[in-house]
Amino acid sequence: MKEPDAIKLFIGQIPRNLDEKDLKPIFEQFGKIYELTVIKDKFTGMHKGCAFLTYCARESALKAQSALHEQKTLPGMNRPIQVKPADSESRGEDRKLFVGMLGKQQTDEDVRRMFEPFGNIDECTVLRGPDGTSKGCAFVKFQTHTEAQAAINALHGSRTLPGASSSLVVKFADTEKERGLRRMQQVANQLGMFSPIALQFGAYSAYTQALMQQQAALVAAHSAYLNPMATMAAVQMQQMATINPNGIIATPITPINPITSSSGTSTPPTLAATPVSAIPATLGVNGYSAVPTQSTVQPSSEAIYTNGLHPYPAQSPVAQLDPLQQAYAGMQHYTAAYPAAYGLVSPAFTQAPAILPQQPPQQQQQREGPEGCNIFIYHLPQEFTDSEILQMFLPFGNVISAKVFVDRATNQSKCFGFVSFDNPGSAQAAIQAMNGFQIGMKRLKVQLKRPKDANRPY
DNA sequence: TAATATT
Repeated sequence: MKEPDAIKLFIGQIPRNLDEKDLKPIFEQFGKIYELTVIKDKFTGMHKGCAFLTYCARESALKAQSALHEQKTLPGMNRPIQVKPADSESRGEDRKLFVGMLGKQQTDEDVRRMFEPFGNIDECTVLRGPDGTSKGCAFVKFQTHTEAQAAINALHGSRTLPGASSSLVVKFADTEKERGLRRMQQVANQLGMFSPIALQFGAYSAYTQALMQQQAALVAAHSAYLNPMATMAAVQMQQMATINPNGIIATPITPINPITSSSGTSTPPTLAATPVSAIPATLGVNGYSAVPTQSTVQPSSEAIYTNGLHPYPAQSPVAQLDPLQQAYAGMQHYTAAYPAAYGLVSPAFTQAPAILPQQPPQQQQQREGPEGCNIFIYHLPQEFTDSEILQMFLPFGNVISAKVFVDRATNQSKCFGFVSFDNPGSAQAAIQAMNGFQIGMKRLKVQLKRPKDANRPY
């Protein structure tokens, strides 16, 4: 039925409203079709705008490719149709390079000329924004991995192009997994997850997933008041939080209802016990965040919370604001950076901190929440301080106290501590997400704090 | 400085 040397073709730039039966006539003119499949999302069934096509005859595939590839643009598409052998037909992504630190002037042809001494180039594209301006980087695909490696050896760091801020970058392009990680990290940064915790845990830890899911839930729950983009962004985050491209099996996350923990109108948002240190966001050349060392973490009297905003004093005029603003006041620990970044929130919200009296961080004594609101954390890393566990547990609700126990004599952490929330749901959420969570060689033990009289029989 | 998609 199909020749043994038949070629499977990848078809790109297909309008999403065309299905197999619409596509068949376009391709049939080059020969008998053995198989034609529109690529759909595994879970949603959504048309992904591309397809696989196998002709019975190898010759038909070659004819179709030369007649159609980049030759015409289907209705509704901005770019011409793609017809080329599928990745599965050769080797995967080990021959594709990312080229960074190009000048804005360089064209596809300029880049091609730079790379062609090292081998045969299959594709060469400068990345451009919607307005056509170069993003200062490109993808170059060689026919073999060896050629690609030769280009890296010769060109990476070899010169600084006019208009570029640093020397030329030539490296293998991200794999699909790495792309997912990078996207995740960008969202994480937009969300204000600058804490050393998030960085240490990496973008796909159970912690991050728990955090992202809560972010998504929070935004989704309030998006009805805002604009439809918020809902879309929330859905996107939810999807990202669900993906686990590393294949790491994270601690299962029980669905959490952060709304009850953060927007209870009867409970004013409460100041956390300890100011969070200002954490410099250190970025490596590859765009991945680096873990700041302890010495780079400067304590700051102007306490900077993870989201860059200040907490509302418990007795602030926030009570006079409308219910929506109150809800936001309760949410600020999670979402302030997010809506600000996207312009989703009304000026009333974004300006709220400015019109409220600022109070210096209080020397608040350790407070315990009601029964069921206090958790015990054991097997903390030695270097974790109040600030770290505060940041670690902020995502689960309003933290009213976070304390690592230290040895009186040495000032060293005893590797356990307590965190108190203002409601039991937050405490349960924290336990669910963080108990058993691996840090380094150890696993956190996170459980409800025993009532003071628990082991007293009478 | 990172993307139109590859069952």
